[in-house]
Amino acid sequence: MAPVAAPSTSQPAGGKPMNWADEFDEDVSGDAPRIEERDEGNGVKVVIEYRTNADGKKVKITRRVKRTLVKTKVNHEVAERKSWTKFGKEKNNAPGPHSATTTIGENVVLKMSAGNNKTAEPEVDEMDKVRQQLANKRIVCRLCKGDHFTTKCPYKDTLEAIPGAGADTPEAGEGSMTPLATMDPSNPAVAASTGGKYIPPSMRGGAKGPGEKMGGLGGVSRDDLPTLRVTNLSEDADDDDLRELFGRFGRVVRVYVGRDRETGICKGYAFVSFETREDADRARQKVDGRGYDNLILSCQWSLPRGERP
DNA sequence: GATGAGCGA
Repeated sequence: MAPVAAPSTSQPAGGKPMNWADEFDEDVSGDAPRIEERDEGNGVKVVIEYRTNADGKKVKITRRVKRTLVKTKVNHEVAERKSWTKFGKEKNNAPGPHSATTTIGENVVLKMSAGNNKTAEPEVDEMDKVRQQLANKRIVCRLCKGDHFTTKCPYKDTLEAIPGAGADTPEAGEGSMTPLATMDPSNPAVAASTGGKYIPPSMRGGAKGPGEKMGGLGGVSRDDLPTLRVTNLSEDADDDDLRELFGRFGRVVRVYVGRDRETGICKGYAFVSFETREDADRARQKVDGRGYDNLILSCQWSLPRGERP
């Protein structure tokens, strides 16, 4: 390895090579400035600084600082520190902060906002507007005209399957058939039982979601799967831990770790769904009562919503 | 001790 030349940015007449960082130290490394401070009374402090300037000349800088009386809360620990005897390079200086070496910064308040801060303020108004609009909007079920979303309709499964059973909405009429549907009006699967609404081939014939090959749960609801509820998990357990733990009992189709919405940490329980009830049952028997991460796991069948006691 | 998220009109 060839020796690397020292980084040289400037070469002063003096001869000693220096890098950019040295330039900041230059003033300080010479004669340390001597600073005197005295109180002139009537709220004025005089700061006299004797130092050597860039041209090597000795200068005296006198500053008069008007002290403003500001009532602030005093942190007593901070106040006490100000009286401590100084040490090191500050050894002989007067107690308290020194204007030559200490800058009192302004108190910067950190405001949290998503994205550009400039848009933060108006955003709040926008959100309120949207909320207002939503509040004024009445939700009417397209199927039974009830006061809920269509997906929440108690008659969803029965009414949905019967063409024309739902409320007369514009999209149910012929005028709003999608282009794809009009392209194939002769197809009974398209035109007949769907109320004119196009349904992709993969979704026809009772399928509720995209094909199995597409991944995900393939339209199978989580409540249809043999699912175990695992409790007493440690708070740093994650999906992968559970897949690893349960994977040996069979194909794990879904893992859900209950997490705190704000912090994202595991709330101590999880759901693990298997492909087959047999695998799930074996896993349940083996894992229930088993030690994991110094905790003893409990593993029970998860009851689907509504079937719980 | 503990039973899942958020979309949508």
